[in-house]
Amino acid sequence: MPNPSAATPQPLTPDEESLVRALGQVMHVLPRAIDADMVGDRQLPLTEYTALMNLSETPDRRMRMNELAALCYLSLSGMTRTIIRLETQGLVRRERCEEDARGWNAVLTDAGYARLQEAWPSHLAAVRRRFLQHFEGFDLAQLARAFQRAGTAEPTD
Amino acid sequence: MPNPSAATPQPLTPDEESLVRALGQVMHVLPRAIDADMVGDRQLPLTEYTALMNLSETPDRRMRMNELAALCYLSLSGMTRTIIRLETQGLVRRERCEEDARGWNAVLTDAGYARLQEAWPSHLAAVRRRFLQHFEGFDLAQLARAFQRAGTAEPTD
DNA sequence: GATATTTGCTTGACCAATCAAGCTCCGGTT
DNA sequence: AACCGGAGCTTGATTGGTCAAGCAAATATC
Repeated sequence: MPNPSAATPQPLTPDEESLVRALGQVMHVLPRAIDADMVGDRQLPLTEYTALMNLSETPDRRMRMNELAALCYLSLSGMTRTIIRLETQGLVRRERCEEDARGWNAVLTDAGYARLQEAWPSHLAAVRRRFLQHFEGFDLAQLARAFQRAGTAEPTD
Repeated sequence: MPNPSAATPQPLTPDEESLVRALGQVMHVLPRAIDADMVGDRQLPLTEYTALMNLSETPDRRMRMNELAALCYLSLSGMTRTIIRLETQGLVRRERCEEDARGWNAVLTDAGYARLQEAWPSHLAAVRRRFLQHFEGFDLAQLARAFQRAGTAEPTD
């Protein structure tokens, strides 16, 4: 007698189903909503904010393009274009890398630092209001570990 | 004496911080990974899969464009373009709406249904392996409710 | 019942991302 | 020291989405 579950795998339970649907919606809605908040509030799109933020967290406010791209979850070319946008606004400057003349450092300017200072409360508020608020009473550390596991994708076969 | 928290709001706790970062990574990685699985496995991108799936869940395998767009988290024009792609593959057909001649129904063809049947185990496996697996032992229903709250975005001010 | 407004969808212009190709420079080989 | 393979970044072409404008059908108003 053939095993029907070979052709037709177990479907999701109702709880799994609703979790997956809800996550789908969050993945769609959250980044757009937070970006819209930032743009409406401070004229600073989320992608550009993220770049400035990552730069500000280094000791000398500078970083190589490939490292910054990884931290911003952007391709190298996407990063180049983002930095160009920031550069034309005077928020970032590019300097050739001392120890490797192929490389570039993106450097946060004073104007960029000021812009970031001005924008981060807005970002913080958006993250709290749109996301964290809904997880009061949860074990956040445990949740964070689960998401870290899910975020560490094994390559596709 | 001025209140310093007015100028400088409370930063996130370390647990909040890691949860937010991990969620950011998941939101970036998961859709791409699942899409890559589907394309590698069955040549069916996630957006197109989602459209077929939503159509298949209606009693008569057809739906108005605006309703389908909402279920796929797509703008109306994005939906139009997706349906056009599906139509050229013969997986969907468009019919003028009987009771309102402005409207169109996207209709799942037999070929489209077959394609969906062929693809869904792949999607299911990807969702389990890349996401659900990491939440064993969690209260999924409670988690789903929290995500539903977060996914229901209030408009930006 | 003609006209104005609104609704449902498509189309055009645009945008931010990607991938692939190109350019420059590094570093090991000979 | 000239070469060549590879690394670091940019540029060009494409893609999959958005928003705004357009068009046709429906509905409300007079």
